[in-house]
Amino acid sequence: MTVRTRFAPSPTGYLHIGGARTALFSWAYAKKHGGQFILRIEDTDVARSTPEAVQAILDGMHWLGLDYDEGPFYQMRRMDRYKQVIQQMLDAGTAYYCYSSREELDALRESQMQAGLKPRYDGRWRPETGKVLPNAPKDVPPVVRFKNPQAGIVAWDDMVKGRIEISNEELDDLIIARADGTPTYNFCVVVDDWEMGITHVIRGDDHVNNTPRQINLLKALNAQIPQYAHLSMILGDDGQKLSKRHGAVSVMQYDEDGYLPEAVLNYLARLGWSHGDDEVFSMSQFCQWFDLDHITASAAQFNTEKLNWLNGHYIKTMDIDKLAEIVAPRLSKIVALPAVHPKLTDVLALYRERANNLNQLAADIAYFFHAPPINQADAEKHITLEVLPAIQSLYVKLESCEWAVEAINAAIQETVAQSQLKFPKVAMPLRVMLTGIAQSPSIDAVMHLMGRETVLSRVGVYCKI
RNA sequence: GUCCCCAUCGUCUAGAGGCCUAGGACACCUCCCUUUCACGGAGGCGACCGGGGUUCGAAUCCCCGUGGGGACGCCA
Repeated sequence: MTVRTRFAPSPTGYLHIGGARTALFSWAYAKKHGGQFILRIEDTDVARSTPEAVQAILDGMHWLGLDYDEGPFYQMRRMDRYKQVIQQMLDAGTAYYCYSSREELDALRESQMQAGLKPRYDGRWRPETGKVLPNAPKDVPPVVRFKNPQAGIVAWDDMVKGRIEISNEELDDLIIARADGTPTYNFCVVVDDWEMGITHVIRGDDHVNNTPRQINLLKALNAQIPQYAHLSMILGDDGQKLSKRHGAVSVMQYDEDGYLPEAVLNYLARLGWSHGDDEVFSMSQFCQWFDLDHITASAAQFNTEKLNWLNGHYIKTMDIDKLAEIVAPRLSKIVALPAVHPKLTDVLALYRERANNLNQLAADIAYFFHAPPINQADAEKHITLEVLPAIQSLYVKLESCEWAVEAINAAIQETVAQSQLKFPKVAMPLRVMLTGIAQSPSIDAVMHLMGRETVLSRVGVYCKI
C-alpha cells in the first residue's frame, strides 16, 4: 500500500505558519515513503471562502516548495458526488431527515448547557423501530443527519498522541447536509479521504474531536479507516494562541520580512519534531529522516530568535549568485542603482557573514550604491579636528596608490605612522565618511570594493581646506 | 458545565526504567579572535509541575491533584 497524505486547508485566509507546518509534515511523510501528497481545497463554506485565499495558499505552498502530486481538488466541484453518497445513506438508513429549526436547536443547546450537560442533538427526528416520528412541518426545510451509533466506543491509535477512545454517548447525530442540500465539512472530508485513498491523515489537533465522528461515518460507508496523526498547535512568540492579531501572518509575510524559505522550512521542521540533536538540515535530508514517532505531543511556542539564526545560517551558506538574485530586488526598493557600481556578489561576499535577514542585508549594503546619510553621533565622535590632517594626507595617497586591498591598507598604515595616531583613530572616521556609520567590515576591503572615485568623493567632502 | 489532549532549562527539544551529576540548539553572560560591528572559537548560567504508588532502581510506567490548551456550529 503506498502512502497517500493530503493537506486540506479551507480558503478563508492565508496559509499561516501552523498550516504550513501541517503541510510540510504531510508532504515529508509522503516523500519519505515514496507516496503521494495531495492538495485539497475545502471550500464548502461558500460565505467565507474566497479566490484570493485560494491563491494565497497556492502562493505559500509554492514559496515553500511544497509541491503536490495531485490536486488542487476543490470540494465545491465534487458536490454531485457528495449528494449521491448522502442519498445512498438515506436509502440505507444510516442517515435521516431532521426538521428541527435553528431556533429549536439553539433553545435545546441553551437548556443543556444550563443543566451542565454537553450540548448535543437529542435525536428527536432519529428514526427507530417502533418509534413514532412527529409530522414533518411544511415550513422547515430539513437537514440530513448521520445516524451515529449510540453505544460502544470509537477508538484509534493516533500516531502522535497514542490511543484515544471516545464513547459514542459523547457524540450526537451530526448534520451532513444543510437545509439547502450542501454537504458539511465532516462529511466531505470523509468522502474525500475515502475516495482519494488517503492512508495517513496528518492534521492539526483541533480535529481530534472530529475524528471519532469521521471514523463512524467511514464505517457506515464501509470505507477503510486511515491512520491519524494529530499535530499540536503552534503558539505565538509570546505563548499566546496564533490569531489574526497575534502573529498568525501569512507565510508570504516571512518572504516580505526578509526570510529565506529554506530557513522557515528548517525552523518549522524542527518545531515539534526532532532527529536527535540535529538542528540544521536540508529538506531532502528531512524527507529521509522524517517520521511520526518523533513528533512532540505538546504545543510549541514560536521563537523568532531561532528563526533569525537559521536565516543567518542559510544567508551565509547559500549559493552566492542565488543570494544576489534574491537581494537585488530588495536593494532596488531602497536605492536606484547607479550606472557604475560594485558587483553585487562581491559586496555580498563581504557582508553576508554578518547578516541574518535579507532586508537588513540590502539596507546594510545600500551605501555602496548611493551616498549614505551620515549618522551625526558617529560623525561627532570620530570625525574630529585631531584626525582631519591625517585624513587629508591619506586622501592624497589614495589619489595615486594602486587600487588593491593591500595597497590601500599600506596607505592607511603609512598615514597612521606619520600622524602618530592609533589605527582606529584613522579607520573610524573613514568608516563614517564612507558608510555613514561606525560599523563595517574591514575598511580597506570596503574601500577597495567601493572604488577609488567614490572613496575620494566621499572623503573629499571633509578635505576641503 | 461536559468530553478530549498536553506538561524536561526563558524558548525549541534529546530522553522508550539503570547509559542522567539530565544532552544539544536559540537567547543571555564571560573570555579569545579583531581595525569598529558582526562572524567564528572556548567556557558559563539555566529544567524533569506537585503528591502518592509500582520497582532493587523512575524524567521515563500507574493514580490523584494542579496548571495550560482544544472541542462541544446548518464553520472548517
